[in-house]
Amino acid sequence: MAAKAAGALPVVPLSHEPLHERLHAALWEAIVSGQFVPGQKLTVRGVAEAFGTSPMPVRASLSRLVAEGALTQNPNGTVIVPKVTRDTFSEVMELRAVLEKRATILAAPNVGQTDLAQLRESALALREATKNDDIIAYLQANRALKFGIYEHAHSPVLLELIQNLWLKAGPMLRRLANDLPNMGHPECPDHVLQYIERGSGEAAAEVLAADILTGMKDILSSTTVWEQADGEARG
Amino acid sequence: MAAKAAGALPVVPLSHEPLHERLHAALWEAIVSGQFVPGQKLTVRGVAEAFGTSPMPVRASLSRLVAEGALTQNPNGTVIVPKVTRDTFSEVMELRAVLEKRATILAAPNVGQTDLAQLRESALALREATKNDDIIAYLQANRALKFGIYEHAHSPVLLELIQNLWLKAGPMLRRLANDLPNMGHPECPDHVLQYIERGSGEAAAEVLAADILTGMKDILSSTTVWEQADGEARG
DNA sequence: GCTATAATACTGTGATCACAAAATGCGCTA
DNA sequence: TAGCGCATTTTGTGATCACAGTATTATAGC
Repeated sequence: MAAKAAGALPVVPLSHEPLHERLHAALWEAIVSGQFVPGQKLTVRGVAEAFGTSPMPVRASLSRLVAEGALTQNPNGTVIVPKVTRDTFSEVMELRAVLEKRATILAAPNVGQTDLAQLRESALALREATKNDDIIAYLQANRALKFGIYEHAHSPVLLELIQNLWLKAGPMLRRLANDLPNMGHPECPDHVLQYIERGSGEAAAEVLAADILTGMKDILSSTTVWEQADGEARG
Repeated sequence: MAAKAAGALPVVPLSHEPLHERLHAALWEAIVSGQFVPGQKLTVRGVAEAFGTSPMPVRASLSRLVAEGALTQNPNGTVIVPKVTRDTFSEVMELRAVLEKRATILAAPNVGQTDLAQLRESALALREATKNDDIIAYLQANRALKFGIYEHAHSPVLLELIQNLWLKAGPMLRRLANDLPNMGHPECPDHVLQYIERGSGEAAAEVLAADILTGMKDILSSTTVWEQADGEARG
């Protein structure tokens, strides 16, 4: 499929993006998929060495991630992976419900049959992942499905805000998911897609938002891994 | 009031914040209050020279402001003050209505009598500014009043999202305000505060959100200064 | 053995340097 | 005079250096 000819090197289009951009993408992925432990501190030189670059692009990436809320910076400037408290988690999830509800309402009229077919694939992958308790696949499919819907809202600002919230929720979803025997309600995505297909975006949005909130409550009530405070005891 | 003794130098507490932090604050203010013309490009070296610093902290500030959405970065990396299109403006204002409504509902129960008195001062200043057609004072009082309310929501994430939206809307509010003979509805803030005092946060939120939306419509229908596209013809 | 102190390493911050790509301006030609 | 091509300058990007504040650790004293 790949490697048309002329060398056939496995280098992809040799992304001409600046280094700090690629670093940002890499760190973003790592954070959203929860590959960092909350409280872990990321030093400029440390990350630079890990990536084999100079400290400079790392500095740019980290400060950008801090600005995006993906990382936290304590008073002395050290950048750490945020420990999310119960309060913050609730806040983020409730805001997610509000904004993603809106995004779904806006998107529903613009979802065509082709899009629906594609979305159903994600929904299927989601159910598979749930059945297999595959957290990684679950989170990935979940993101593909949700943003696959939201992008049809044609609201870049809204999309950006939602991504921002996901970024804030990301570091712990992974951790928490480990504790959950049955994560989420697998049939929910199908209902959402059905409602969208029938043209009742309101109902779809309602289901989706409710799912987010019940997921939140499940997590809040089930687990014991919460940190006491955001900026304390970073051991 | 100030200058306890021991020198009495007019240096304020000699803010020990890092340079890039102060630069960020300065640029933030300048952007929100619309002191930059949309499309204007901000070069690292240029700003550095203007502030009398090295390019380094400027680089940090600019990239952070880009991450926050206050500035735009076109493909080649140049940072420019975003030209806001009608679509983006509508989107931002509608999202403002949604989020600030929520913030008001959350805040209302927590607003005490002392807070109310303080808020009434801002409302008064707002009315004064409107009467005098003083755009600068208007925007300042408006911000003081609104965020004076929202901070009682005790929702840092929500507050951050709202600030983000203000940042996106800022660059043009100022410009547009120049064209408007009568900006906004001066009695609105008073109604909001009255409702809050009576304990009906829902009603207050409703009034506030409606004010945002009517303001948006006023601006959309009145003015002619809109740019055609975001990333084009940056002359 | 414990604590206080001093030395060391670490880390964030800012400055300067170097390089490549893009934009700009100028001159030449048709 | 309009269009094209080249040279200069600007500008973003990355690297390295320097410095100050902080945390850590080792050591000496009680």
